[in-house]
Amino acid sequence: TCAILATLTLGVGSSRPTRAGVSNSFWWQEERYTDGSKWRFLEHKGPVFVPAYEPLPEKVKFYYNGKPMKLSAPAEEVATFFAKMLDHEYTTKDIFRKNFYKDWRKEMTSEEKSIITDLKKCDFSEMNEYFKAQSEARKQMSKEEKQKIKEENERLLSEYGFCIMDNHRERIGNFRIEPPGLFRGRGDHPKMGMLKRRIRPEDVIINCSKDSKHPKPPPGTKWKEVRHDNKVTWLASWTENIQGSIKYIMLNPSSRIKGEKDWQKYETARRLKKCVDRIRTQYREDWKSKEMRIRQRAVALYFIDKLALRAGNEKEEGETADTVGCCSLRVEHIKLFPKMDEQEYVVEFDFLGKDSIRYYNKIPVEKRVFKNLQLFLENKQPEDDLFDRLNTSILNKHLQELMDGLTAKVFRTYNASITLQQQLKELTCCDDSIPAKLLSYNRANRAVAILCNHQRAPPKTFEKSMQNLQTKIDEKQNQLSAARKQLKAAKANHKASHDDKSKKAVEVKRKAVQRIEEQLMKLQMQATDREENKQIALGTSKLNYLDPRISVAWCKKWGVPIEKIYNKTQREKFAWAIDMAEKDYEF
DNA sequence: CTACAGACTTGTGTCCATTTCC
DNA sequence: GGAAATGGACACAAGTCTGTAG
Repeated sequence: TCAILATLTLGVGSSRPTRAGVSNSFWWQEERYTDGSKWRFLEHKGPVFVPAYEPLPEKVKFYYNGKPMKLSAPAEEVATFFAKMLDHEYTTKDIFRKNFYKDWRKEMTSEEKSIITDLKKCDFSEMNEYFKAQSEARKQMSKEEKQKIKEENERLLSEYGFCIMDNHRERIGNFRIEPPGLFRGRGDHPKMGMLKRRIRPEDVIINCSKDSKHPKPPPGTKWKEVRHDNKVTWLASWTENIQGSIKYIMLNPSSRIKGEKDWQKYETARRLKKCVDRIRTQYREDWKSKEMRIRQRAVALYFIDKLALRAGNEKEEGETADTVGCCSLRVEHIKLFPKMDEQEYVVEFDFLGKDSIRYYNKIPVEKRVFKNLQLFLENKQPEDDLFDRLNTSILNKHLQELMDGLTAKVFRTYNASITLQQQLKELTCCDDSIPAKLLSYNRANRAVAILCNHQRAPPKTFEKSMQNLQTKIDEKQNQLSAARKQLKAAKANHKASHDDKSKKAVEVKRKAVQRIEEQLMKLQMQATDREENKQIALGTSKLNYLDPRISVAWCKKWGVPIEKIYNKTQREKFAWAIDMAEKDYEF
């Protein structure tokens, strides 16, 4: 930070009440804006654009109906997008093909349109092979060539990858404009295959402060607009053509603007901790309400609290994949079982959530919840809303009344963080080794990931890598017994001779045994951890739901180096927490 | 209330560099 | 030395939530 601040050439405008000019000030030691403004000074170079399309070499041909056909540059470019994806399952899907074909035709000349009338008769395979060869060639490049590319990337990063916001030089998150290509939605997306068009400077709005050096558009082009809105955090934006939504260029998570917000998020969750009992009592009471909308609200909130479900905004039908959250659950997504196995009042959830990830869970609920659900289901079709008198806006308005700043997602943050803290308390044994403590940490993290339904497909190489690890463990075990034998022999030898040399030998062997024991244990911990982690992804919860101060405090308390928990990027993002949290921090 | 724009967070998949393995 | 495994960085899609207009 010192170096960074020293090089600042801020104009006026650094009247943000900070320790401006103090070289080692961290943003979390500074005062915050109270008027809703996000910055006073903002200077950057604008985004990096995708290079213009380079037509294919003459020899690489596209064939229609078996005959080579030279395409116009615009049509060829879009064709290459498809050709690059030939190995992907996407290109076999009807919707993908239909959407692609429709958008491709828009790029064709009228002559091309008249010739190309059937996608099935299009042969992109030569193009596909060309791109494969290209990427192969890239892998085969010499060290020098690779180094050159690396340096060019670093140059681009240093020029465009940073901005100055108030008194800090900050890393920009995504300073590159998204390249054109074919849209790949997740799940069953109705728009998959559509052409994502090329973004030009004329599409881009720049946001910076008036008194900054404005970014220059590439030669011969203009920005759509240059504005100076310090109530928002983005540096540039454009409207994307698939959903018509706005894309932004914003700062890296290590930045003040993101860090402050993140910190604030956890403070809100901590305030929920103080009143969550009251809120729980209230919604249980509301299960008995005379009003349907209140009962629905109370049951939905119970699910959000107990199961960490997302809020579930309404979505425009046909625009996106059919996924739901709590408030948008439909009748077809739950099943009620008055009795199941040993349990009473079991609800089975089965639906596609965010990113079309399946949520499947069977949970026993209170009788009153169960009876309410039966009531909500009465006279409804499978595709009807379960909570027909509720949406996220109603729910959040209610939550706002219960606590300032409370929204549905705060429950996810709160429950995730409190679970981590409880699990850490429960699982950590003070005289465990560091690897054992790390296993406990990962187990606590895992409990959260399971709660939040952060699944992953088991890695393709999972079984094999488990086997490899087991082999290592077996080898280590053999080593250990060998070392133990040697120790025994050394002891016997020492007993016989009683000299210094043999005594030393015993010590050496003892150390060796100890070392191997440690290594073995470490491997065993690793194996357990990996096995338990087969279908669980820890990253998302670690990055977005767990108050980092809990982890930092845990590390300090047990003498675990922070690097064992957070990698470099994560340490940058959580620098505020690493600096602030002491070993007695309580979420 | 509904619809929509806008801003920001959360989430997965993929690419790529580094490490590990043989 | 090269191939395979691994983990981090990045891309960008898909959510949440707020505000505003009608």
